[in-house]
Parts: sequence; C-alpha cells; structure tokens
Amino acid sequence: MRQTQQIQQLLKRNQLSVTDSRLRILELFFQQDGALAHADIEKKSGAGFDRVTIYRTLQTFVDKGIIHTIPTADNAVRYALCKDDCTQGHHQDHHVHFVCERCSTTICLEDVEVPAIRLPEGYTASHAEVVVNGVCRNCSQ
Amino acid sequence: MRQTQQIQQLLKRNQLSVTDSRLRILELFFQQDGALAHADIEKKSGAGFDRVTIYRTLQTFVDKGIIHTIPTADNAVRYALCKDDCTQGHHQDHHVHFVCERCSTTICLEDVEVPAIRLPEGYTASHAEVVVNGVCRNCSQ
DNA sequence: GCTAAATTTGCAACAGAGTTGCAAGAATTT
DNA sequence: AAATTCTTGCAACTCTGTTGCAAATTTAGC
Repeated sequence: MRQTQQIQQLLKRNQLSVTDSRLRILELFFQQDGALAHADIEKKSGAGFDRVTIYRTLQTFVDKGIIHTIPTADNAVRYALCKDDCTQGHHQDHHVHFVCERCSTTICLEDVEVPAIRLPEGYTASHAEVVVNGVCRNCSQ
Repeated sequence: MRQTQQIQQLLKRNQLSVTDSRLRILELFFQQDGALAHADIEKKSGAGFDRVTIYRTLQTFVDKGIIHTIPTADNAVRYALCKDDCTQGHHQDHHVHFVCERCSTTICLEDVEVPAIRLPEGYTASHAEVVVNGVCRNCSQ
C-alpha cells in the first residue's frame, strides 16, 4: 500500500517512531478530507486504541505541525491535517474553517483568503481564526 | 441601586423570574466589559451558587439572547453580553471577538465589520465567527 | 539479527466540565 | 395569603482530558 509508505515517511520526517496507532490515525486523516474529533477517531480507528493513546497521538501531531485544531462554537475540538506547505509559519496566519450546520462536517478552507480585520486603536492582531457556519456542498444538493 | 432595577427589567422583559443568582450573574456581566467563563462566574459571584445553577442560568440567558458564547482555540467556552440592539437576528450576522494572548481577556468587538468571505462553489454561509488573537490595549502599554 | 536504550502504549486513577432527575425552596399569579 | 409555577440545590452520573508508572514496542548500535 503506497499511502502507508507516505505516512511512514511523514512520521520519520518528524522524528516520530512508526507505531500502529500513529499509522492508523494518520490514515484516517488522509482518507477523510474533513476534520476529525477525538470521538470520531476513537470510533473509526477500529483497532481499539486506548483513549489516552489517541489523546497523546493527537497532541504529538499538533506539536509537530502535522495537524491543527479548529475552534468551534459548540466547544468540540476538531483536528485537521495541515497541508504539506503548512509549516510553522502557517499558524501565525489567518485560517478559515467551515462547519456545516446540517451534517456537522468541518473542513479547512486553505484557499480562502481572509480579509484584513480592522481593530480599534491599541489592539494588535497576531492571527485570526474564522469559522464560517452554513451549508456544505453535499448538503445543499 | 439603579443598575439592579435595569437588570430586573431586563429579566422581566425576557419573561424570567427575578432571582438572586440571575441578578448577581447579570450584574457581573455588566460590571465586566470582557467575556466571562463559567469558572470566572463561580469565583466572582461570591454568594456560592451551585455550579448547576450557574450552568442553567447561563444556558437560560443564551436561549433568551441576553448573552452569547464565544468559541476559542483553547476550547474554553466564554460568554459575553449581547448589546441591547442585539436581537435574535444578530447571531445570523458576523461577529468578531478578540482574545488577548497575554492576559486572556476576551472582548466582543461589535463595531468591527467583518468583510465578506468568499467560499468555494456549492457552499453557503449563514454566519461567521471570527476570533482575533493578539495583544489588547491594556497589555500593549 | 540481536541487544540495549529510548520511546510509546495501556492501565489505573484522577480532575474538570457539563448534564439530568427530583425534592425542597423561592417567585409569581390570582 | 394560597395555589401555581418556576428555580434552586443536591446527588449521581457522563464525557473529556490528564498524569504516573510499569510493560511493551520501536529504534539504534553492534
């Protein structure tokens, strides 16, 4: 399976040991183009990894910049893959996410540009998170 | 105390019974111009209200449109007062919040306009939440 | 390929956030 | 002031996330 090799390389590039849970969880992210919550991963991983392992794996991936978190109004943390060109600097920039009101699918709109936001005097912005709520392509059909 | 009367009227206008906890919690929101988390309210309320009461009170206020929630990256729910002209329609619109990276103060920037965000084809936006992270006026001095 | 060192996993136990049912207590209505 | 309605507090529970530690796995050296 070629994807598995890609994932292995991704892990090694980030100086991480290649383990079952890491392979499987990354695989899930590559299969899904939307974002995943911890609970999704716990269900979909199948292999019955310990909750703690999943938490730690996700944290590790966030630390390494492989995935990033998405803030949502319902206070459920979701994670999404960072694109390959998404290096450290990425998270300093603007970032747009879309949450579908019908199916709750959360996707990362990397291509959408966030217009500059004018703040009151005295305020300095370092980066902004934008969460757009609405109806996704699938649900609007 | 005149403010107490204002708060009482606000409650009655929303068909809510006037109780100690509701008065006190609304008072906190009026004193504070930033946002409050559940934990903040528990500490600051002083009067030792039950945790459950605070949860239910906040939920009631959200339902009535008196306060609204703010999504943050650290996954801590915060609540802020809606302005008087902030009726139901408000939450359909854009909304900008600012979180200070130094003091964690969260404020609601009602006056800032959010530029329209262009989405890929097939996607329909109903409203957007923008969270700007940076340094607030107090901390930048 | 095998051993030692380093890393990762799973378990147990815990902390915190939030919810629900229900009886007792307040506020509102008449 | 009594009856009704609504709200509170308690207890118990679920869900999410964290920490310490021993066992298991992975990696690196030989």
